[in-house]
Amino acid sequence: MATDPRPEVSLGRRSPMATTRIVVADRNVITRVGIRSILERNAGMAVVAEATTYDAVIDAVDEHGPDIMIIDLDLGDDTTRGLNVCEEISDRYPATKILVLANTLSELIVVEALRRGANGYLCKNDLKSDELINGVKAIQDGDTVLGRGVGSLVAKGLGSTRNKSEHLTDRELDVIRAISRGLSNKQIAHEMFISESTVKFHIQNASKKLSSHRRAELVHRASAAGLIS
Amino acid sequence: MATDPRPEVSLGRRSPMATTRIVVADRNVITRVGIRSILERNAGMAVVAEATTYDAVIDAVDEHGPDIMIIDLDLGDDTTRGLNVCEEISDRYPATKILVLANTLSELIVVEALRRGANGYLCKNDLKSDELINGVKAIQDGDTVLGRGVGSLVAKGLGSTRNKSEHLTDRELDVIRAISRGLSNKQIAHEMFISESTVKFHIQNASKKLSSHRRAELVHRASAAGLIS
DNA sequence: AAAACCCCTATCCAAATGGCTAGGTAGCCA
DNA sequence: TGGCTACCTAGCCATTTGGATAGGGGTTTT
Repeated sequence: MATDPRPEVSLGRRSPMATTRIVVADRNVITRVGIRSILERNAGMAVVAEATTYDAVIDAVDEHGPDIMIIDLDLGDDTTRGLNVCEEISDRYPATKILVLANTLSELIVVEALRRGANGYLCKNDLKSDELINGVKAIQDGDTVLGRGVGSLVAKGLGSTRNKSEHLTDRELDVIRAISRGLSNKQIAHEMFISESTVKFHIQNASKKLSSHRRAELVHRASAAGLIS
Repeated sequence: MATDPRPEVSLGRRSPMATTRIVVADRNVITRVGIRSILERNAGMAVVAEATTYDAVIDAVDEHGPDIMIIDLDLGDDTTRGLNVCEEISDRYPATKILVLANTLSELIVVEALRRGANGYLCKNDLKSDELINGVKAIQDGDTVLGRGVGSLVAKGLGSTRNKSEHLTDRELDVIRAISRGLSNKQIAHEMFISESTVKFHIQNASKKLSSHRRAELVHRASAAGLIS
């Protein structure tokens, strides 16, 4: 499931060197094939495994101990899960560099990913082939790579005072997801076994973090940030 | 800009036959390369051009008059524009078959795309290489192809009485976009130079079409459907 | 010319929301 | 132990909302 049916790249466990061993995780075949093609145009880079689920990612890294792991954080419904995977991999395999290849650009996700051990963050949109290749090389050298636009976004956030903790708590996310389903505060309260006051409290806090003043905007921002399905 | 810098597939204008000439439109290199790789594993299929913007799509089709055009409807901020492009191409080049390759699955978009001349609709997620290849072949044979999940989604819609017109009007979309920005009805009314009543009217209508009862849900659905950025 | 849309406006009322202040508990870490 | 955070609850009040109903005017299609 994790690997492509075709005869895989010819490689033993630990190749002599000079070859960068890469694991690619994306739920989308087209993307996986695309990344593979672009990277393997370049001698010295080999995609040794592909994964389509969070579990498969862990397995693939366990099995191949790659130099680089390229991952899309959107392997399941829950982006948070993807962040946890980053953390787990970077904890257990410090030598494996992690490059996040995202669909959407969100300061929230970027800083969270970096905080959890990602070494780079590129946005698929408008990404050029060269940028991908160079990014991989730079990361292998130990650099941290932020794609065009990503860097400035993060810098902006770091400079401002509100930097700390734009992180939404689990409960806040739960509430937002419920809101996105069209539930009223009363319904949410009932569903989550908490009082309506608490629901409003979570909404207020989440709103401050995402600087929105209306639940509709809150949903939209969370959605654009990839925090909800 | 529309084509890849590498030496393009060796082909004159109208190849003898047996070779399917394909134009691929997607804003994402990785995806374009992936599609190309998958298709060209298959003898008899050649990607003759790539496009990354709606304008480039038109140009590419004008120039190459391909047999098949594979397009992601999300080339710009506005999905509606993508639908218009489908319509334009199918009007001007009836011989060119259109395969929509979408990121998201939405009945709204599917039926709209088909109505405007698309011959197939596949969802990138969980798409298998074979499915893409077979889809292209089937479309070339004149079939209409709906990917796994897509077909049943549409069938469900066709069967029900509420089938007709889940199409959102321009004004409805404008209002939804404003809502997603966190504006109140009063603010929207002011911004659009209409009365608050009218704003509410549009919201009500859009809500019925997307069967939501709360503006937050409305935004979420429209967002998930790719109707708003 | 009728039908079918789209767009605009209005009024009414119950319900939901946003924004605020002001508490409480529990866990974690320095 | 004090400080920090996540989490839970409460009440108040102005404003916004959802939902329904009832129009008029314009354009395009049949």
